Amino acid sequence: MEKQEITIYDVAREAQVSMATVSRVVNGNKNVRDDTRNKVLEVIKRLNYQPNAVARGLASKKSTTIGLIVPELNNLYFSELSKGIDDIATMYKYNIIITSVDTSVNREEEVIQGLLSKQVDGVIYMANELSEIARKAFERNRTPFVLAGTVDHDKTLPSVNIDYQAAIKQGITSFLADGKKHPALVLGRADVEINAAHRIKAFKDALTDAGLAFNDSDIYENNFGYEGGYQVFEKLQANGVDSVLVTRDVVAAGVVNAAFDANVKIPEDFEVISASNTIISKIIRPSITSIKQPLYDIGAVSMRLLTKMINREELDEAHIVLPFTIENRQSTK
Amino acid sequence: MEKQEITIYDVAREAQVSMATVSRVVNGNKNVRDDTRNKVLEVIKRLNYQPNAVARGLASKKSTTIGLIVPELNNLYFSELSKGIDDIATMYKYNIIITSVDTSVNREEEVIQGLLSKQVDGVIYMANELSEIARKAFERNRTPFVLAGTVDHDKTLPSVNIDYQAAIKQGITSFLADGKKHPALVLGRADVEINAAHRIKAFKDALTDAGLAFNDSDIYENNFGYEGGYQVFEKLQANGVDSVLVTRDVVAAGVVNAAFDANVKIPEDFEVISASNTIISKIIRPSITSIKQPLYDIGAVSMRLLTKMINREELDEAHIVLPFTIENRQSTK
DNA sequence: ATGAAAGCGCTAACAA
DNA sequence: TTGTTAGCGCTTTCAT
Repeated sequence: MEKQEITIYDVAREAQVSMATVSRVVNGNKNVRDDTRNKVLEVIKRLNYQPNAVARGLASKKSTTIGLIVPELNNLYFSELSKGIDDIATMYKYNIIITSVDTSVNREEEVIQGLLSKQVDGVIYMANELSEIARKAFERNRTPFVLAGTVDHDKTLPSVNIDYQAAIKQGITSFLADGKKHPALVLGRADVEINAAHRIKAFKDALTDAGLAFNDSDIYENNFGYEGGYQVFEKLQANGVDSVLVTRDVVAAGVVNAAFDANVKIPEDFEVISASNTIISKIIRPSITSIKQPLYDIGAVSMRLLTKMINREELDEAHIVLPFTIENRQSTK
Repeated sequence: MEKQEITIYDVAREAQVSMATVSRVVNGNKNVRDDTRNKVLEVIKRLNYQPNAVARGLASKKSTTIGLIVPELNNLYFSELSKGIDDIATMYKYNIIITSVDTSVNREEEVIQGLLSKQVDGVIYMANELSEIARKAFERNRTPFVLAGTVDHDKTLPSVNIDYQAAIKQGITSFLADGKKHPALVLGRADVEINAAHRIKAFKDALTDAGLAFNDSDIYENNFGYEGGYQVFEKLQANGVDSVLVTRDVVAAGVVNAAFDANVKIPEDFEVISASNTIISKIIRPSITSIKQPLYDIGAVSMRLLTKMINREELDEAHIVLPFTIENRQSTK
């Protein structure tokens, strides 16, 4: 499959210089006389020469490519993050190899090795939580890694985040301030560590601070997207819950629609806060108050951090915490 | 930056065979004695050898990587398509370099050249319409290309689509069947060719078939997402429009919410159909009847088509048209 | 079935 | 400032 036709050698011959000189011109090396440079540039243009990035990568041991690991491709949360990454990557001339690991956790090891075999200059990992498999794979390697919007319990790897615990606590506290008596938390799976160690803890703390008792039954699990959210509302209502913080937007949308269909007044009788602030929370009626994470910024800052690591620059801080706000909408007072 | 440590040479030495033999083993070449193979395999495992994909790419002129060009990263329409592509790509062991061209059209040429310089084995291009810049870049090259969910007016490049004209026509016809008298069309920009040549034509055809007159003023332009949709509703109402087909989901959501806020009854007094069928059309109340494109399938079939082209297999058909349906929801009768 | 050796297209010492 | 010359790690004839 002859893709590349014109090589650096052709240019060198045509311009009557050595390959090295052509290489210098292409790479913007200063040590080239102006007229030599112009001559080479002219030939490059005339021959429509495009350097072969693979050959360059082999020789220089730099691929100007980074790997991006996401749990799902079709999720607005991660695509907003990706956009921040992409913009900065473009600015620094990096390409992005994107890989999803949604099908099964077992593929994580394979995906990371695949990325490394492609000699990526760095990797950004996005998920809710860093898996053990990923942590080990990362620790075995010198390739720079950063976690974007991902909780790392050991805080050993560089990361960019918001303070998720504070955000959840603030949400629950606002329910209480609105006079609600019985808040609940709807999560993906309660047994994964990020939930157990962070979200549930924050929920508990908020209750404790308000002098309320924490009850295990106020944690609801849900893995089923919009439909799941719709269904969980019935349980919520049966248990006398009057306010709920939902981690995923689409699930929150299900809850809101179910409340609407059940003629439950939002926010008077029932309040909802979601943790994602994608366009869904804005569009639905009543619109959903959300924890507004600076997703784009998390992505952008992560990528910038990665470029610094790739260039072996000094890092001021390897664990960056960005500020969040709560965007008030119709689902709370 | 020493990333790769163990090379094929190390394995060869350790296993007391030649590099060629190791290469054969790694590539599943049959011409290796079983015990030799086992010996090599053992060393590979012991040394934890990972072939360098860049070196392999240079030598074999295959990168097992494909390029993906999308207009925006944070758009559910394209991310659903991407998912289909990703699943098949994974199946065939291809990595995906994803590049967005949303910032400016001028970057298209550069993006395509960048992908080619990385020696991608093929490219999938997704957008509403193939730009002239892209067409020319593609035609200059032997690298296989396929268009996914993208209209190509000349039909020279391989593509996977639905019949967009038929879909729009069917939507408009259903308005008429519901007794609506004054349908309209809300597009991105009316002057881009895909709209002028395809969508507007389909709209016109549907009216003509029903014996109605076509009026230029029934085509509305909109580039502003949800807010834009919200605003356009006022104009729609002022002009006596009683049914509208909107190409983008979020825009349709704006229209529906504006109608709701204006106390206009949907679908009794006003009908809406969107052309995307993302989760937004399902979640909003009233939920929006949508043209249901098999997005995942379009992506998957595109990728499969690309693998065939890369392997120089015979193609039954290079212009694949997949079936669509109309998903009826609350915004139509 | 195995090995030797010539590249793939480029970068980066090192010389000049 | 420019050229010469080794590689980078692998695949792939061509011998044997």
